Amino acid sequence: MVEDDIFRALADPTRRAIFEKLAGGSMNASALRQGMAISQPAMSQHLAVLRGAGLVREARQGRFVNYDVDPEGVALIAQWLAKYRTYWPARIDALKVVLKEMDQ
Amino acid sequence: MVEDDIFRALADPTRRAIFEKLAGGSMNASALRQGMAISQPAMSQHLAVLRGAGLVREARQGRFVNYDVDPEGVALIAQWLAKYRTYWPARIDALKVVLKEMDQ
DNA sequence: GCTTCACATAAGCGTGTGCTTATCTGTTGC
DNA sequence: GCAACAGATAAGCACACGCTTATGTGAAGC
Repeated sequence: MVEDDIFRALADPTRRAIFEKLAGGSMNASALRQGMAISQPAMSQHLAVLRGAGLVREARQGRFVNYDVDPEGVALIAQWLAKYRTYWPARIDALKVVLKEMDQ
Repeated sequence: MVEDDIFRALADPTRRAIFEKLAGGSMNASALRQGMAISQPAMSQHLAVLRGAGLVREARQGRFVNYDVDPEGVALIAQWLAKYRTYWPARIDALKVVLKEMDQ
């Protein structure tokens, strides 16, 4: 199951932090490690999980490997969440703003 | 971390199935078990996890306990996802439909 | 060609997770 | 009160997960 890989990947806080960092711009594994108190193999393993879930893409550039957010993965979460849109409470203001920004 | 509980809860396929079933209408634990090949304690434990994550609410009704989707939890996922909306690819048709439905 | 560097993979280990069976709690209806 | 029922909790177990250290792979640069 695709959603299985996605949610399992996001269940780990370190992986969500990596994903969030990548959302700010593509980066290689070493750059991602900056200020993250994580070993090189651990980072490599986390990136492999994120990649397996389709949340992240890789692109070899010489001896560096550049990673960036895979829009397909994000879209899959959006599609899953869309099934439950009837339950989004209108009273949450922040969400209203988000909805407006989504409309374009 | 709130998102930690949410994504950890959704990482399990059985729990996602329960959540999806509840999205179709509130139900008690026994009704949820119908056609799910899951023991009574397992269901109880799964519901406890979903409740702990804020994805599901419970309401005692006599000796039954009625469960339903908690809109707050769904909203939290929406808010988390909103951070990555710049990565949603426009070329995915299904998503376009979803976006239109969101706009109201 | 050999060292250096970026990253991946392997193996091992402690901990968390999801299941089971057994038992407890609380409510209904006689 | 007590039997029947809905559900929660406890204890135990197999397995997955995330980390570590050690080693492998491939490109860069002299």
